[in-house]
Formats: sequence, structure tokens, C-alpha cells
Amino acid sequence: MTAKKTEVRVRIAPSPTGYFHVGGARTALFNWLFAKHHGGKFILRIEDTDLERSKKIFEEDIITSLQWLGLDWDEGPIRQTDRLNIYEKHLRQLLEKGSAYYCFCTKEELEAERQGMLAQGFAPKYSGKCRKLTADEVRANQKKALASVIRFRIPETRVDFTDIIRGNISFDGALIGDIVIAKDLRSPLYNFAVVVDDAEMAISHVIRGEEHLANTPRQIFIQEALGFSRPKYAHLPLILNPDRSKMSKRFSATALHEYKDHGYLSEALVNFIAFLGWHPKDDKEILSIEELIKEFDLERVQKAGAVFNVDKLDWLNAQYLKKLTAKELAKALAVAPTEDNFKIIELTRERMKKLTDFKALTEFFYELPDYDSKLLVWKSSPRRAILENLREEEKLLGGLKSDDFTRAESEKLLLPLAEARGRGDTLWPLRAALSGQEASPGPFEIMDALGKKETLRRIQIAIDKLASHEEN
RNA sequence: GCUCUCAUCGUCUAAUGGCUAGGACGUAUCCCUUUCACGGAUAAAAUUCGGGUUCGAUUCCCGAUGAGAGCACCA
Repeated sequence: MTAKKTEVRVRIAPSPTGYFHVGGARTALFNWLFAKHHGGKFILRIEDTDLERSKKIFEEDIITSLQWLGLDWDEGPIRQTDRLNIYEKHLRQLLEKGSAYYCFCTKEELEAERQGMLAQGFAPKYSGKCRKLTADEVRANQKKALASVIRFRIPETRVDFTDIIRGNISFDGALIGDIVIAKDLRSPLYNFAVVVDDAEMAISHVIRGEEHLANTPRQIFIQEALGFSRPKYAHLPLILNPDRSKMSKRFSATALHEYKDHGYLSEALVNFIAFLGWHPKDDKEILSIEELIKEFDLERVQKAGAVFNVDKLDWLNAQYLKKLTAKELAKALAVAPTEDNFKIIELTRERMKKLTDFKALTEFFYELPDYDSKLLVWKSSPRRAILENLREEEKLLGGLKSDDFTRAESEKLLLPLAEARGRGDTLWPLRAALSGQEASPGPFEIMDALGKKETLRRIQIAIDKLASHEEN
């Protein structure tokens, strides 16, 4: 059996009715990885058939988000609103065949019907009332300008399909009821437009979120009525809130751009999102995009939903941050690429989880915060001794030439003193004097970044603080 | 309510019809260390429950329970 090897063609089909969210990004990533892994094509299709809710700004957000993630597409963006002629053609065909029909039921009627069924414990389903309308009755209704929609006649049979991730799945068409596929010939709706587009674009694999699982039988029925072939399906597990409900704003940021704004690196986010519902064969946690492409396999995708764990994202982001060079970090941080800034970046890189942490962690380099003299005292050492040590350190450092004011030189100079008088009583006050903070990099590192003049100025400030306290 | 789906440490997950069920995040303790962070080490922590098949089931089958999604003239 030599099955014809068909080209892999996948798509991401977001609708521009809100900011591009993490779930959409994960679906995009999995489609993209699958395409790259198989040397196929990745297509971007904008599902903007909902004229009321679709906004240009959201479409732009989809595009910039995908670009930020580095998920380039081979075709598109293709907008559904540019393809109305195509849908109309297929709609007419369905109408002619009798697979679709005009429905004149009012929303009120439908709602009453729905409530009635719910009350009886049935799944809500359209009665099929307008199925029976003759061509003459339809014409008469249209002449009266009665509002109408186009419904698809769902066959009352079972439909079975194979999901690459979930295996065999079966739905009963008898329970579905005739769905609305278009408001009119020029206004197609989701389930119908998807089927037409996937066929027209020769999509080989439909990889999408699990929330679409129940749409699949509907789409298969439409496909069959139109004589289209069936793509392969893979429904991805949902991304969940900590309470295991579908991820929402209630628990964490959902819009992708927020992650960029919050200081996450796209590489870290891609790595993290790839591991939501998927895992390579080995125990590796950090995979480059190339490795992801190489290792990615739909068969290994998890069936159960995955909770979005921000702590792990933060850890991953920190790992990626540490891999960047000072130059790359300066660029990512939008900081001037000067020697002084490089020094500061080197001292801060292992302390930040996100790019946005940088500011708070480095402010003290540029401006000494106001602090209480108590900060200078190590544990319960006498203030007099601390003052004496700082004076000694000031004296020693003052003898160093500006050019020799490096980490190595100042260490060589001060360490004997620290050993003699106790590290806590010498190094802590010095570090506190230089940073004005409880926590910071070490004193020698700070001095190196600050330079001789500023270092001595800050030590003097500390001495003044302690001395004035002594007099009082 | 109906339909569908799912079930391994708190979380993301690995594994096999067969050793003490492995890794990562997080947590705790220790080491490094003037502080913080990084790094290193150690520890606690899981196969939802009940049947069956089998010499043996976390794995296969059935049931229960629990969880989630869908049920629009949204996508």
C-alpha cells in the first residue's frame, strides 16, 4: 500500500475579535512546529466573518504577536471577508441540493423552543420546522421581506472520525439539529466558512483547541454535502486556570502582548508554551526552536488540559535571560550600550526573572536611595566599630588610582582588612553604604561599576550618617 | 439537563504488562556566601476509587466518581 504522500498544509485561524491570547499562540505554535517538522506550509487565515466584533486593531495584534513569537507564515493573511464570492457559490450549491434551506423562524420562537427542550431535559436542538417549506412558500416569505437565515440539514446519522491525539470519536447527528451556516448568501458563519476554506486551501491537518471538538461533526457533515475530502484532525488539550477551568483573565494575563510587556523573552514563552500539553522524549526542559521543530510530534501531545504555571514561566525566562550576552540584554532592555551599563547588566542578569525587573534592581546604581543609618550595622555590632571600619576602608580606597579601581584591585586591598576585622563588620557596611539597600550585588562588584569618585562619595555619606548619630 | 472529552507528586510531565514510578517548577533544609541572587546537595510529595483480564497492572477492559469543554443568526 503506497499511500500518496500529501503535502502537509496547516493553518492558524484566529478571529480578530479580541487580543491574540495564549491559547491561540499555543495552537499557532503547534501548527507551526508540525509544518516545519514535516516541511509543510503554515497558513494564516483571519476569520473575520463576525462584522460586529471584528476590529482592525485585533488583526494587527494577531500579526505582531505571531511575529514576536517568530512564527512566520507561508501564505496569508487571508481574510474571510475577502472571499464572500467563494462562500456564496457553495451556499447556492447547498441550497440547490436541498442540503441547506432558508429558515424564517424568529429569535423569539427559537428561544421559546430552546427553553422548552431544556425544561424537558433534552439538549436544545432546532426542530427543523422550516425544512418543510416549499419553494413557493420561501419565495412568498422573501417577498414579504421576512428575516431569514440559511440552515444546514444535519443528517440524522452517526459520524465517526479519528483524532490524532484522542483516537476514535463518535457523535450522533440526530442530536445536533440543523445549524445556521449563513445569515444570508453574503454573510457566512463560522462552521461553514471553515469547511470551505480548509478545502479550498487544501488543509491537510486541522490542529486546534479542544473547544472545537464538538464542531467537528458539524463540519464533517458540511464537508460531505459539498463533496470535500476530510482533513486529519488533532484537538489540543485546553490551557487551564489553577482551578482547572479554561484559562481566563481572572487568574493570569491572557493576551500575548501582555507577556511581552511584562518582560518575558519570546524564546522563553515559546519554550514554555510548547511544554503545555507536550514533552520531548527525554528529560530536557530547555529546548531551542530548532530542537522543538526536530522533536515535535503530535502523537506525544497530552490529552488532558494543562494548568498555566507562571512560576515555571518565570524560571524559564530567567534561564533564557542568563544566556543572553550583555550586548543583547542592553538591546532587549533598551539601555544605552555603554561600558558602565554593561557592568551593571552583568551584575543584574542573574537577579532578574523578567526584563521589567531591571529597573528596580538597578536604580541604586544611578541614584543612592535614602536609607537609615541602622542599615549600615551588621547584626548587633557596635556602631563605633562600623564607623571605624568604614573610615579605614575609605582611606585604603582613596589611595587607589582611578585606573586601578577594579574589582580585583579593591578586593586585594580590602580583603586583608575584612579578614582581620571580620567580614560581616567590614563588608556588610560597605555594601550597604554603596547600595543603600538590604539586598544587592557584592561591594566589590558595585564599586567596579560605580568608579572611584562615586564610591568614595557614598562611603562618605555613610560615615556622616554614623558620625552624626554618634554625636547625638 | 444533553453530548463529547479527560484523570501519575500542589503544577508541567516521563515510564513500562514486571526493579526503590523518573525529571522539572514550586516548597523545606543544608552548602557556597557580608546581604540578595546564581550555583550545588538533600528531603517531603503522585498512579482517583471499585471490579475484571493476567503469574503480575499506573499501563488493557468495564463501572463509579471527579473535572473540563461544547450545546448562538460568536468563533
